[in-house]
Amino acid sequence: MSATAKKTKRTASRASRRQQLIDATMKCIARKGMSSTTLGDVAREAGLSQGIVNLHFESKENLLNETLRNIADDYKTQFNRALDKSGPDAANKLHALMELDLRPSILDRQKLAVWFAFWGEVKSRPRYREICKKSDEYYDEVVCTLCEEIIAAGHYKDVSPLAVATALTSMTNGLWLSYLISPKRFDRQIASNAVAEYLHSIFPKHFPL
Amino acid sequence: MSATAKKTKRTASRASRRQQLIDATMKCIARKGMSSTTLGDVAREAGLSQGIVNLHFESKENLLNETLRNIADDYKTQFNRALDKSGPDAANKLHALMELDLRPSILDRQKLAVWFAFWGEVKSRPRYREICKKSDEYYDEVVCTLCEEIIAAGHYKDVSPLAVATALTSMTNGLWLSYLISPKRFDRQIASNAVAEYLHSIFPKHFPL
DNA sequence: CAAAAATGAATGAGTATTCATTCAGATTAT
DNA sequence: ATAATCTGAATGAATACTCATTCATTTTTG
Repeated sequence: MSATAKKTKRTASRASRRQQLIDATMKCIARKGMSSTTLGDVAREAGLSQGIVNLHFESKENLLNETLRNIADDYKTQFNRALDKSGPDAANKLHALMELDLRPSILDRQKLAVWFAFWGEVKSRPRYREICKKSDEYYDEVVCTLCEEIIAAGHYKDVSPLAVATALTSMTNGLWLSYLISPKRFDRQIASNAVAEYLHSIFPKHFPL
Repeated sequence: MSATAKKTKRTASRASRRQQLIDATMKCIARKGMSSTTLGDVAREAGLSQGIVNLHFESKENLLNETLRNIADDYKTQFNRALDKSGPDAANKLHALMELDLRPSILDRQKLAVWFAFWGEVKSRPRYREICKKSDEYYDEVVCTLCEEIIAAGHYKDVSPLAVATALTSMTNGLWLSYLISPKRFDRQIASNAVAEYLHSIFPKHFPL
């Protein structure tokens, strides 16, 4: 009841209003692109008034920073949930992480458009770079550790955990790009096979075909 | 003699002026980001006057389209040259293409910033998408064909050429992103190893360690 | 009613585009 | 050869417009 009551209220809690505006921002960036989304667009998308963003975020710069942080947090949550859900086995965990990046909740053109919009400005905005760097370091670290465990368990020779981790995270980012550019041509199954074949060829004992 | 004479001339040929403006645009995008480069910035960077871009390109939109086309052509030229230079052997050719993407002339933060700036707007600008799609299709096609040849020559089993091609092109795009975000942490050697290990594990006869 | 939230018109800084004017170099006439 | 004329590249001030931000007013909540 109190949950539904929120809808009728014309004034929302500070937190939910901010989230609503961040969601609207992502929709606008996906539809119009970063360089032509205006605060007016965001307000209209949210069904609110012109000045609303400045009221809740002080500035456009702030809104964009918070939007990036939000999408990064969202990914991190899913990442950690995937890790938790997949038991203690390192190969299992690694497989779960790779599959996650091809799930519809992640491999979603709207979200990808937002990621790429921020990556597109990473070189000129130190703040964006910081946020992205921090996330990337964390994921690389986790994936690298999983690779080390698998290498130790399988006595694999001539395999560098760092190189494998680099290859894996790069591959998923690159797959995202090809989906963004050519959604029609992209085939989830082929992408999944590409990852599976790679894992099989590097760690045959842990990833049978 | 006539080549150096160009420098002293105050009025340049239409083609060279356009190229000069495109170069200035790329510098501006790399330094300030797509969403805050103005035509004034571009003109200043080129050492020319305010109205110069409209004189040569009619509109900003046009300038940006031509800039993307230019950077895509530039890549294509290098791609084809790498193919030509590396003799008739498919494995040689494939190796040359992968190395190309890690060469300083390609793996260059300024150029990458421009690529990502355009990719960041790909979803909302059909024109950008067309240009990128066309290029990608060509590269995938070439890489896929090379993989088919290698598979046939080496009688490799359970390897899908399309999946390998997808993995390879995705991997280089992803490596570019990690270099863009964390240039310090990025290690060309590790990136090179990642690609080499992958090729070795898939096509061991053709890519010894 | 008082405080908090939201509105939306007004402001002003900036930006793409236009265009009358300048100017360098090529062409033509003397 | 020199001067006069032409051409179109380049300029940069003016124009028209967009957009982030402000704030006086209204609405909602407690």
